Amino acid sequence: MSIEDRSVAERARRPVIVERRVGPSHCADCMARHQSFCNVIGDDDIAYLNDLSSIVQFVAGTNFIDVGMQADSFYNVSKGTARVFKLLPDGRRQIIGFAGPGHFLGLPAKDVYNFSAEAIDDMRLCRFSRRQLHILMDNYPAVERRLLDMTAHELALAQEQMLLLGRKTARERVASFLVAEAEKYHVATRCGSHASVTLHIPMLRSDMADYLGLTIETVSRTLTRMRTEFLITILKSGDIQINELARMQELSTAG
Amino acid sequence: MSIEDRSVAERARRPVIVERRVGPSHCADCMARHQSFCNVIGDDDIAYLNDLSSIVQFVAGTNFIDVGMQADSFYNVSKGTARVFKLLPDGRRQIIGFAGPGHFLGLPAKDVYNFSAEAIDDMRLCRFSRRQLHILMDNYPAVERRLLDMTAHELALAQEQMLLLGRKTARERVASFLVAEAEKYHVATRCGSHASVTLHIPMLRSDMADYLGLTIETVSRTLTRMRTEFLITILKSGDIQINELARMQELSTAG
DNA sequence: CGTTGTGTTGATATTAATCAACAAGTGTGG
DNA sequence: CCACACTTGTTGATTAATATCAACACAACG
Repeated sequence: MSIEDRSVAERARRPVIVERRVGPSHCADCMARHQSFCNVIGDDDIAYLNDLSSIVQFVAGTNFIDVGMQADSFYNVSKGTARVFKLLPDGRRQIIGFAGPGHFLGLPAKDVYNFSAEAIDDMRLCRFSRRQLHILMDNYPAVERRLLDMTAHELALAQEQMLLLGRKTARERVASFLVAEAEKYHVATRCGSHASVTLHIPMLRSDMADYLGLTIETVSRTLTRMRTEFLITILKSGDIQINELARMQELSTAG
Repeated sequence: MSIEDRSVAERARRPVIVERRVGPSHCADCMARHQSFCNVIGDDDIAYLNDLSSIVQFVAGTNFIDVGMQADSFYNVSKGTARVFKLLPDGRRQIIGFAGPGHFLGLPAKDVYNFSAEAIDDMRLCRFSRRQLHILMDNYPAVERRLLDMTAHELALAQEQMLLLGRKTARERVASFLVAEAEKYHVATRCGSHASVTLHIPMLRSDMADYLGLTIETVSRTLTRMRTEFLITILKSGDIQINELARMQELSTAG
């Protein structure tokens, strides 16, 4: 199957469920997350926030942002993970990031999106229209400051990924990915880095490959080799255990 | 000469000239640029801006930002170009961007820089301390909005570069670079894209290589091939003429 | 002059991509 | 329950793109 066929096939199955909730509690899960921007707003203003936003849900596989679409939705992920990507005319794909709970999505540089986004698993998102977001920023300077911080952080991640894509070997790329996932989901483990860490990787090999600038086969071979070297243990349904995080961190900058 | 030796050698010659000017006119060149954030401030407040910032100059080769340095300077470039880069422990370098006139530099994601910056040619910059920048943002919401826009734009550029580094061929990378340079310095030419465009490329082959995730030799060979195909003309002292911009744009996504 | 920095070109090596086959898991319908 | 298609992941053989190693050309400069 060619690259073109693959993206066409993936685009075929696209049921979309959109749900609007009212009531003052819909930002509860949003609020609980440090990365989100909702929690810079005082408790008293949550009702106001509810008026400005709506909850949307997408089933796994839904392609809810596309290059060239009018960029009038700003999302804050509350459940699930999206692959965010760009395509070349012949179908080559580069995944520029995975947006999980707490991440924002769709801060437009211009008036149309210049990336696409697709739900990897079932997702729930908090949606603001462009107008609503601007109202929110105008009324709550803290929101704007938080958005600036989040965007600057995204930029730093993108720059780290440029180092990976431009200069790291396949082994270093895979190690970097595993370490980054470990840091994302197990912040607490950053201290005791000798312990083993179990990760849930919701993405497919093809996602990892397109994120790391490799092929599926190279990712698979690299993971296999790491398994035979007892660096990782590959568990059921996308779970991977890093046996020694400190060693993996070394590998991420010196293959 | 090994990779390690090269970066050590480059780090050797580092004279630094710092100059502080007073008087109400020092942001004149800054103000004139659309990309800068100074021009969102009313004319009457320029004196105030002068109090908050100072002008610094660095001679070519100066390494004025380093990974791990306390991030208390925010710069706005007014003259010259810097290479902004990250290093791996063994000396491999990835240039994450070139900061020319109008670009900002050093918006910190954290409290220390996670990149380095070096003057390619002689530079003049407008410097704010972290504290000064925050005062400015607090007093002028338009400045904060502008910074958010600029950061989002930087992020979009970084994402485009991730596509380049992860998925494009050497030929596509070089073509993309030339097109991007053409768009940067000759915005007007975007319409009549059949015309030829002459670019001044202040960076060395090693800069281009480290920016595009290639080796010096591959960049050189690719340019040579483009020259023999009459796609470009290589002129004196880093000037390159793109003979047909539209054709080069095609090459940038389909080698 | 020699030295140094930069760029080009050629020969060879190496990494990762490509092409190909197959295994395991899942869901479907008879 | 089984045959079947389909998706995902693994592994092997071969190829192709780019890196590496090496030599040299040329300009700037003391």
